[in-house]
Amino acid sequence: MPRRGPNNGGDKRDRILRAAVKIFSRNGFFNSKVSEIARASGVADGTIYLYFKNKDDLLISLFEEKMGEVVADVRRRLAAGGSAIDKLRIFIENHMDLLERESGLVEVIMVELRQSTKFLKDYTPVKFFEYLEVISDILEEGKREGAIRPDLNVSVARRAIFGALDELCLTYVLSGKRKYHPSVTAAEVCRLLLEGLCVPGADVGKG
Amino acid sequence: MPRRGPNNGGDKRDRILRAAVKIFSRNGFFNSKVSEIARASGVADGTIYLYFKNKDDLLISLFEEKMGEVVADVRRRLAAGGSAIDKLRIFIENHMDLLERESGLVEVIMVELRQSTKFLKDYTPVKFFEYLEVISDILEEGKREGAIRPDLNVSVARRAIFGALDELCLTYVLSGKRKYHPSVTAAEVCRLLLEGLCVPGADVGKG
Amino acid sequence: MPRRGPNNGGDKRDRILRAAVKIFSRNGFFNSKVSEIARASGVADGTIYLYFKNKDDLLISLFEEKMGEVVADVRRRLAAGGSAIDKLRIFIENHMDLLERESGLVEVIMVELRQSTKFLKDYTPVKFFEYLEVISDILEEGKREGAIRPDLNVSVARRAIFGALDELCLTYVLSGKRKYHPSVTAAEVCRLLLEGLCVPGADVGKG
Amino acid sequence: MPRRGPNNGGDKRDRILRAAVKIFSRNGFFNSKVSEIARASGVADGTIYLYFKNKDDLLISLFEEKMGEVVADVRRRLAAGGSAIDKLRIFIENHMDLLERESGLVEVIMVELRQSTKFLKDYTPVKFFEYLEVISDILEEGKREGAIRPDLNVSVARRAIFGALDELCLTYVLSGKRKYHPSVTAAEVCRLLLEGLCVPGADVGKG
DNA sequence: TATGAATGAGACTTCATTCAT
DNA sequence: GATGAATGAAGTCTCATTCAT
Repeated sequence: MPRRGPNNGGDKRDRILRAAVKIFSRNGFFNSKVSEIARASGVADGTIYLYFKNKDDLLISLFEEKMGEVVADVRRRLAAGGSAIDKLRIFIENHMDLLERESGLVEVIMVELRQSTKFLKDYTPVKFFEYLEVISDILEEGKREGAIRPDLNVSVARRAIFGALDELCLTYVLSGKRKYHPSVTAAEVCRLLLEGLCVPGADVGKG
Repeated sequence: MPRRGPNNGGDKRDRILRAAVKIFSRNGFFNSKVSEIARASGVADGTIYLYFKNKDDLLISLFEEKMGEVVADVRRRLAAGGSAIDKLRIFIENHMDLLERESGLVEVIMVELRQSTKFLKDYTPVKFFEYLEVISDILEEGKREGAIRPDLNVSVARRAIFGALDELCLTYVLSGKRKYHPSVTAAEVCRLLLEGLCVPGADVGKG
Repeated sequence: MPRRGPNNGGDKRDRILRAAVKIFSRNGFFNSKVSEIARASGVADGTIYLYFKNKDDLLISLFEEKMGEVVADVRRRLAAGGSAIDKLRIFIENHMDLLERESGLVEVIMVELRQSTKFLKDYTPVKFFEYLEVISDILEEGKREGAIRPDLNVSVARRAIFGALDELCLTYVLSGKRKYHPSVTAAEVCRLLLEGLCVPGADVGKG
Repeated sequence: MPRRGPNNGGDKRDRILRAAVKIFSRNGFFNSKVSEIARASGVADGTIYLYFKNKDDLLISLFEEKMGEVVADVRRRLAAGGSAIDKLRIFIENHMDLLERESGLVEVIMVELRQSTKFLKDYTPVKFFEYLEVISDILEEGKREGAIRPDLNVSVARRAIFGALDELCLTYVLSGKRKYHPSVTAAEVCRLLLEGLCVPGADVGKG
């Protein structure tokens, strides 16, 4: 039976990752000190370097491993079946809901992933691409089912969908979690994405 | 009377701001050194502190002043008139086009504004809110014209629209400006936002 | 009864010492990590501290024990007999030859012994003094035989002889073992030491 | 008129170099802390990095610049003229004498130059080679004058001479400057090098 | 004996900011 | 106003050593 004590809540590497999520989300990557993460993990500074090459590697590992869990989780939820439209709803609700369940993680990914993707040499956000892939898969399925416009550019659409969700999460976080509750927002954004801004049958010009 | 010489075509303060855009967009805020910006502006390190309180203030001033120009510019373009739908198209095209005209500036805003909004004490991104306001104004106008759904939540929609555009710009930049050319993307995202993902008349569930 | 297995042909302590010679000669004492030596010895880091007090002690033990073998070895060779001049030749040839046979060891002694003798508290290089003693013994014997100048200051001469040999070894090592092959050098330096720089009978002044 | 105060004894860069000589000679390169040198120079830690790329560069600059002065100085002394034998005497006396005049510098060069030559990438001890060149020049001149054996291998001899002097200096330093005073040693080693160990006319074997 | 994960003190170095000129 | 040399606080990372197993 695993012991339960302050320093035995789990594997040391994982304790460090979880502390990093907390500290990075609170202060941002550049304003976070490795020693802070060490303190929050209950390990010595040097211990962090037994598990991670350096501070950058800690952030990247965090992205890939935690994002990997997110991807696996949403895929599991989607596997239950239903129409593509249902799945898109589930995906969106799951994304917005993540902010309640894994608040710190989402904040780190939202705020730091851009920096890292742009400025860290040799880092490809593999698991993030997989997350986008989940959206593509749904959209393609929707096309096959005849629910989604066959001429939709999936590459552009999946980015637009992710961007919309991401910005809404960010708004929620930056408002101090006071405005636009995720569940409300999810319904609203679903309708926007599925039906668009216009009243049905409106003339949108150019065609 | 302002002198006119080789290095005086612009005000020294503005030279610093323009250099900061260049350096911040290339390296990111935290990896940029004040002395680098000084060198790129052709002024001494200390001179920067005559015009800006500190490095943070330089970034914030950059946001507010440059973003102010962007807002004024897009408002001017929209003033020409047309339907709300036309205006939304113009807004979107203008946003995507910015990436060609003001590449560095857009990159800084995309990548650094989040950090700053989240972590800089006492900074409210006033001009950024005005930019969102431009979207709201268009949407409200569309409602009045009867082109946009009257039950649309404008607060959510404007964020979603901005998020979608922002993510598409980011994709373009991170791809090394090779994928999804802004003008192509603009048309695609316009249609997505106006008409939605679904085929017209499709049953999107929930009533 | 000592076990005989692949990794037990030598005593563990000796494996560590031999690995230390290799690592120290390659990287220098300060740039060598204890864990590197552990890996090269095939033991755990902590095991080194069962046999040596600390990193310094490892270096000192290495000096004394390995140097002890060198001294015993050269004494054995000299015991065969011959004139003092013959013995000096043997000594010099043996010294230069060591560089081929025990390259790493000689490099460590040349490069690290000075540091250690100067900066390590409480370290007297006993075996190194014995090596110098071997030279003294030869020189004294030469005096008794009448081959070496009776007024020679043996203390100075033995240091000068060692210094000359040492510098020539160093040159060989630092040249990447391309210049001044030890055997060639040995002959040359023998003649220099025995006969001096001058042509026989030359007036060297002051006398 | 230059002010004379604790912090105005000269150019800042030179103050740092002189402090480095003192600290390196006392503790050795690896045991010396940059902050110690800063304190001894009367500058802030960071100031050192305005003048030197890093700690290694400080040591290398020290070698080359100070050694350059030593070479220039001995060349000036030798320019007065005299026979090659006289010049060799002057060179040797000057070398041994350096230990009194520039004790710290000589100690650093003796103890640290080897390490650096062996382990620092991309460092060629240019000025040290020039010092050896001074010896070669004297020996070649001696050959032309007919005072020095024409078959002497100058490359080997100059190293042997340097090595002998170096070791004698080292002995003096390590003895706590109690044994073998430089001036005594100089005379003794001169005679050894010029006339050799043997009694004149002795049979040294091999021909 | 042997292990090797963990420790934590301490080094080097950077860089935003100041201030005498 | 303008300069840029100087500052020094602070952060990342290393590595000799320990000790529970």
